[in-house]
Amino acid sequence: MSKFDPKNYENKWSEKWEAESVYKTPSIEKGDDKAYILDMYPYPSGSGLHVGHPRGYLATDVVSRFERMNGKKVLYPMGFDSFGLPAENYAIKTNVHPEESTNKAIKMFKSQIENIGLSYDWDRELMSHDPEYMKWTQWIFLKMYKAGKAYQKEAPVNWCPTDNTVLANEQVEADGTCERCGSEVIQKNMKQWFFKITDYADRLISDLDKIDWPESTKLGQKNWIGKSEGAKMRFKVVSSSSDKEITELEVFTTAFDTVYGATFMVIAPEHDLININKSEITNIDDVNSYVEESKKKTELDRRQNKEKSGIKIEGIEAINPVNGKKIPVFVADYVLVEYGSGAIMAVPAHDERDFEFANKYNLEIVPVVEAEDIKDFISYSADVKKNPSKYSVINSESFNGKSYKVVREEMMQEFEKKDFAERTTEYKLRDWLVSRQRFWGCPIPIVYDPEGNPHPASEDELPIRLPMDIDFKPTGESPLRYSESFHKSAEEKYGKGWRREVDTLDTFMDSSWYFFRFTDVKNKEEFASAESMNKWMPVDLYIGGAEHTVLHLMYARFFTKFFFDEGYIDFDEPFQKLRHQGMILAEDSRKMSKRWGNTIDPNEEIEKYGADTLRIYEMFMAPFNSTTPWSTETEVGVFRFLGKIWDQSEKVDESFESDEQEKMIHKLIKKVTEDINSMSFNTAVAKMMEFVNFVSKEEKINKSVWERFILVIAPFGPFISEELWNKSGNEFSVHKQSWPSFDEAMTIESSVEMGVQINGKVRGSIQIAVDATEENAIELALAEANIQKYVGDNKPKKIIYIPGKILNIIV
RNA sequence: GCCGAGGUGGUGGAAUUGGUAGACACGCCGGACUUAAAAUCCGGUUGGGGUUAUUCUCAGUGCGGGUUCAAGUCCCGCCCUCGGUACCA
Repeated sequence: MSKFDPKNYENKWSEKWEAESVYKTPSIEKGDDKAYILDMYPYPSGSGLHVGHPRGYLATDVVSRFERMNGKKVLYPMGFDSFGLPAENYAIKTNVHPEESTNKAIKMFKSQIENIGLSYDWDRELMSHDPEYMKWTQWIFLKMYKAGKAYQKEAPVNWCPTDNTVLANEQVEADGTCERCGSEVIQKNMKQWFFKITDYADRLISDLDKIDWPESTKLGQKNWIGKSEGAKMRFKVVSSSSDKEITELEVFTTAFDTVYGATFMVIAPEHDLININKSEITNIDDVNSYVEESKKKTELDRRQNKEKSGIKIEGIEAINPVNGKKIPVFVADYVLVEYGSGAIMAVPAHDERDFEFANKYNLEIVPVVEAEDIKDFISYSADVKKNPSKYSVINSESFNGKSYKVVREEMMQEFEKKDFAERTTEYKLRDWLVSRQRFWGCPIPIVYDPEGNPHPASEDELPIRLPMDIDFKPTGESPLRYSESFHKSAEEKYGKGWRREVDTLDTFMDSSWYFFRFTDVKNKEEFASAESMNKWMPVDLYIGGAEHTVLHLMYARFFTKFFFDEGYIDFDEPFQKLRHQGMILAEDSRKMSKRWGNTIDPNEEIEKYGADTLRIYEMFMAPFNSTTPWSTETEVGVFRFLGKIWDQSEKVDESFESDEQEKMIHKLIKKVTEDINSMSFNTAVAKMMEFVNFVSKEEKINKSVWERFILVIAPFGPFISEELWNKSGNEFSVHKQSWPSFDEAMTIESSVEMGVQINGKVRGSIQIAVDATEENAIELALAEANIQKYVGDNKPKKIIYIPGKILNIIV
């Protein structure tokens, strides 16, 4: 018997698969049975792969191999999301050009995943920073611009005044300081490019019904879009001294039926009211210094809602339109300018934030909701909205005594008649800010004329490449501003005084269309031909982390709908089925990170146990979507399992027949088929282990049974299965064989061991036919001494019998 | 804060979706083989109690309540951990 050592065959088969192009994407016709299986393409981090990264790739690889065996045409590509912040930060530190460090990282990354035996078709590899790819990223920007979906406006960025640079949120510490120098980060306004994703808000919600995604992910997107039906209401603002009307303050509220309880108003620090009506505000200096203070807080800080702060605007008052009462107006940073109109009517009796604020500043609290069962605080959104009929109206003049179930409509009609309110829908979703004041991203294809007006770059000059003459030291401007060659090319093309846009595109833009490119990666004329997109897409299985629940997945859906509307494709959702992989933690249960020194390199594991052990262990360790710690100790168990398989191959005998073995293999095929379809790889592997434990106790193994077993493990352990397939005297390659079928009848057991309960407690078990009658079951149960002990002479009061599952006797 | 997910033996996890809780592994304990060790193989392994014993019994799936013949699974209220929170990707 030869000793099990994966080193004896893994390289051999890798080379042969490559030489024979076993995993080449087949050509496809519309209507063919196809499977486009895709991983979220990775950012090629400079620190290389750890064993957590390939978990998702292993799942897609298993499914790809399985679908090929099922006769489907499979597209299974891989590429790199190669623009991004880390390479640029590295460049600032070391002055190594990001292109150089990125190409190096990609090389390392590829060599690591190639060792794992993933069946990607590398002929279709793509990279975001490849000029051939950038060309189409820029082309898509121009399409958006021409379709009126791209526009410029002022928006705040994190700004470090000491380093003179824009910071990513990640670079701002929890206390609002710069991660590099520790100085206080402020919010600074800059003119930036946006995409009108909000135009698609309703479709992005309703089309979720069409796709097979985890419910939590769909819900995440719905909540992110945050559609709410409510009303715009206008409050007059008057001068406190003269009572003269100065302006109107518009608010958005979903709880317009609590307006009688509005005892003050709050505007966001960025609200125009302050600037426009400076002369009326008697404490304008104090107000302005509060506004300055609030610029130091990040948006997350402000929403965190820890300690409420604000300042009363003296000199003006608002008038509640329903009762004419004068109410004070505050500036407070718990109101966000981004949502609604940046101003609220505060109803402290029924909104927790307003309640807290009112208590802090001693403001009037007027309840307008009377409850059946009295609580201290009745939250409008939590209680009244859920059960409007349980609550009735108080302190609201003519509406008093009515139920909240009916009052909403009545109030609205009256308010509309009086012309200070109208129904409207608001979304939390905001337009997508795509400008980045960075170097290592795709240049925005916009040029400015000498007067500073933006124009789309001419399509014939795409791609606009990143220049090499770059200083990465922060200057307070986007790095591209000081590249001479970059602007010179613009002057040559458009005339003297023309300048290029110096901001680059958000890397989410690159990742919003790469899945189209994979269908036709070498196309020089189009981002991908309609024909290849419509044949291969939508993606049949998309795998990536749950951290992409909103941003990436929402942007990708937005682009798809845009292309659909522009007539490029005949589908409008990119990913038909989506699943998330869980994170693999280090053995100390922390995140694997260079910083903690707890990463595990897949190459080292492959060196010790071979690629199949690593693959099968990652599939076996836990449910695919759950976060779980790595354990090299447990991994050894899989190595033993493979060794056991290896040893069994010696016992294969063509002439040996066994009904039991036949039954076992049918059951195994059924279980593994179902488990791959439901992404339950861990239980599939457990079943294979059970099968091997079973045959290891057999004297001999039927050859056909054994060969079907090899086919079953082929998607999981491509190396050992190829070797055993070959040893068994079969032709190359096991990965071109058909998936074995099973006969349902062979998988059904005629009799089962069934629990018997007395009064709901298990007191014994009986071996019984699955379809046995109740009388039969009772008779068998009573034959058990322990059951007899409990039943005795008592007459059963009630009997619950579910054939094959449970017998419960109530005495 | 808000949104989402999750808590089951010493460990990773299983449980046909309301029907015998702990499959499959790891670890540990005992045994075989060996001069010895490694590897391998065999047996045991939720906790407490009783029994020479196949066995019996009580408790048990984060905590507190509830529904049901029956709850890890469903309902209500908590606690804790993790992910996202729009410039990490």
